[in-house]
Amino acid sequence: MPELPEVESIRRTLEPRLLGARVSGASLRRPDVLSAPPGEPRTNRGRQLLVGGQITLLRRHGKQLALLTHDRRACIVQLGMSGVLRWSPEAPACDPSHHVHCVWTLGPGRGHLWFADPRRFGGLTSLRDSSLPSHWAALGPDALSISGTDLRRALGRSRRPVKAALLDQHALAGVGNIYADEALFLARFSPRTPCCSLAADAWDTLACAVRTVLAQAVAAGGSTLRDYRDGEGNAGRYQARHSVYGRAGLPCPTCGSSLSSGLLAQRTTVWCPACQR
DNA sequence: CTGGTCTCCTGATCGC
DNA sequence: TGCGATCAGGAGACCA
Repeated sequence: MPELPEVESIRRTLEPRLLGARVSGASLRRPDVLSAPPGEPRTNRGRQLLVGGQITLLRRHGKQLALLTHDRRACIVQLGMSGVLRWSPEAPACDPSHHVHCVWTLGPGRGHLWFADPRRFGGLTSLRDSSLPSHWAALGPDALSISGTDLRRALGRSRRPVKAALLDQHALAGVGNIYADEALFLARFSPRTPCCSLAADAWDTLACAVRTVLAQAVAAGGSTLRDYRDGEGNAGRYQARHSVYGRAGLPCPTCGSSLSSGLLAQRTTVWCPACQR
């Protein structure tokens, strides 16, 4: 499940493949994965998929990745649960069971970029690059550089459990279920703690934990639990360093207590009942 | 407005 | 072996 570290790893591995390449064609095998903002006609999908443009920049905010072209078009890729964005020399086979929804042909001789997403929680969004800032302003600040002040400002008066709040992309962008649990473990906060009961310095601790966990995960190429691969098909290595996620019932790496598991904000949540208060 | 719950979707896994 | 039930989860819709 791609969260910020996985999307950043995809961005970094795709960058050398895509920068300077010209989009010579796009095959949208499943049209309903592409959406355009209100007001934009659903015609001219080629234009919306950057055909004819030269890719000049790959930008990430939270879990979203934007491909930008020289003529100021943008296409945002959202991977959702099961999304894959991958480069390969040849176009992928046209087998419906692979759930490849869009294939871009890159020239000259720059191979192919493709988007697959079995569960279709992800999708593509076409934008003018001038509307990218406002599009991303609707999300919170990027979690890789989140400050305690930003977190406290967004969430400090909320009564929600802090775990639920960390998953809110309007407060901070990029944290999903895995890294929320890992950050709360590092900060030693119980996931059920109401936001409004955290003191100012606790928000600094939490923001620092979020940045630390995400930066370490980026450095390890993200977490591969089942399907995740970066833009060149490599698995991540951070799953071996998870302290709590997926480790319910196993010993806490700090104190050895059995890790607890429960449902919080509709998400499986794992924590150490001894270390996290 | 806030916060909780439902819904989308498919594949893996489990119990019988 | 096979089949149905269950679970996983990002994010927006929806409702109290």
